[in-house]
Amino acid sequence: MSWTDERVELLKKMWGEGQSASQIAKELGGVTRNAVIGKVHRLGLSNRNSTGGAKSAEPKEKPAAAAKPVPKPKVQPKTEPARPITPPAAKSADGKPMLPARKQIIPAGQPLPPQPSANEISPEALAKVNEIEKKAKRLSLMELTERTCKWPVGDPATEDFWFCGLSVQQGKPYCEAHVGVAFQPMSARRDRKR
DNA sequence: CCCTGATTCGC
DNA sequence: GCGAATCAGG
Repeated sequence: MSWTDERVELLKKMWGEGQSASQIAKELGGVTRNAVIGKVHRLGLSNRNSTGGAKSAEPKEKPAAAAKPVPKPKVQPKTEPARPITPPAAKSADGKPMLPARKQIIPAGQPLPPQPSANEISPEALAKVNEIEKKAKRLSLMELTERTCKWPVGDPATEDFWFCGLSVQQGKPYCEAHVGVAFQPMSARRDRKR
């Protein structure tokens, strides 16, 4: 494959959108992320700045520490600035699927008060979840990848919040156990006559 | 371990 | 110009 105008244009577009080199490579096909990165550099858009074409040569290293800028506005109250509450949504590789904003099912803790939707999950699956949660990697949002289970555990507003992080099942966003509770067969949830 | 971009250098 | 190999970082 060669860098045709079209391909270069797509490259520019995607890079501009903040897509990663590997994602761009995947989209283009026939090239590796290295090829993409190499091209990006040759095109001179490695550093997304001025559209005017002015190339800012990076000194790369500060010459010396002669002057003391000290541009410190000096403002840092000790109070926490209200948490943004990280959404459970995780980045999707090709920016397509995206999790359907699953509210808070989180059958995480052991002795959880019966939740309206959570109690429809099969006991077996629940037990399984409780089991693996002990083995969870407990990843932070930033540590998640396409291959780590994105099942959230705990309250995002607290420190006690993490993602399962185990290896996901092929194609799914969760590990085997969490897939079990996340994707219930229609037939399986046909009960609760009570 | 997975990933990211940056750089080098033979082609 | 190209991109695999390598590097440096998360």
